[in-house]
Amino acid sequence: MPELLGRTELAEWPVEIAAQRLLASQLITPHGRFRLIELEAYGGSEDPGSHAFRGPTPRNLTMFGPAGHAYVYLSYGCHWMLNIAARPEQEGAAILVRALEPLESLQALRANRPKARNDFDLLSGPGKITQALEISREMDGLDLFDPDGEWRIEVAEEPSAFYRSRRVGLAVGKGDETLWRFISVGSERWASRPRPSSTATAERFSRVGRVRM
DNA sequence: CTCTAGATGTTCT
DNA sequence: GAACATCTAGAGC
Repeated sequence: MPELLGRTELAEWPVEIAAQRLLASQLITPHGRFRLIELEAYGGSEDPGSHAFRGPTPRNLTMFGPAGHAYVYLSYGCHWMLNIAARPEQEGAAILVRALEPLESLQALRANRPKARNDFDLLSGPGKITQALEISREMDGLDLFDPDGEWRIEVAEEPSAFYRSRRVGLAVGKGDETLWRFISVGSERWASRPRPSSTATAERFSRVGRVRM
């Protein structure tokens, strides 16, 4: 019996396992369909890299809300980040969406990212995704597991094989050694840097088979 | 290709 | 004041 991840599993499984299982799922948007191919897990009382580490604030409140809702926050005062709240309410965890692989034409997205040099530069980073798809704080709290939602996630029926690495952008000693960044095998071209396909950084990545609970 | 500076809201010291 | 889940342009190799 295949274990399909749903809102209940998102709330009950460890956030890093839920992130692994979400890989290759589809994000449905008004701009088209995309595959979630790079995700990072954050949360739990022992993760100093997580916004939830020091408890709720006005910014991170949706991390402590129901699993499956969007947590959207402003990073470095410049870029919106799209996350999926995980774990039970009050516990504080989320999965950061770092890269998407398109399942249809990217033509319409180019106007939102005029500086992009090619298609691989449109969705290969958390800030790029929110620019391309016009995501901002207005989306914070939106239920991404509502089957009738204009924005929603359709979970992959089968788990994806994946690479794992350290999370990007964390300071030394603030969770930088935790291997909670996951990238779908076969979608390396669409991932953010550093990519597992780069020979210079290949040793930072370990390849892992499919994981299921 | 790699490296660096600068943009700047939220949170913490 | 300083740090921070980032991106871009520009410099240099």
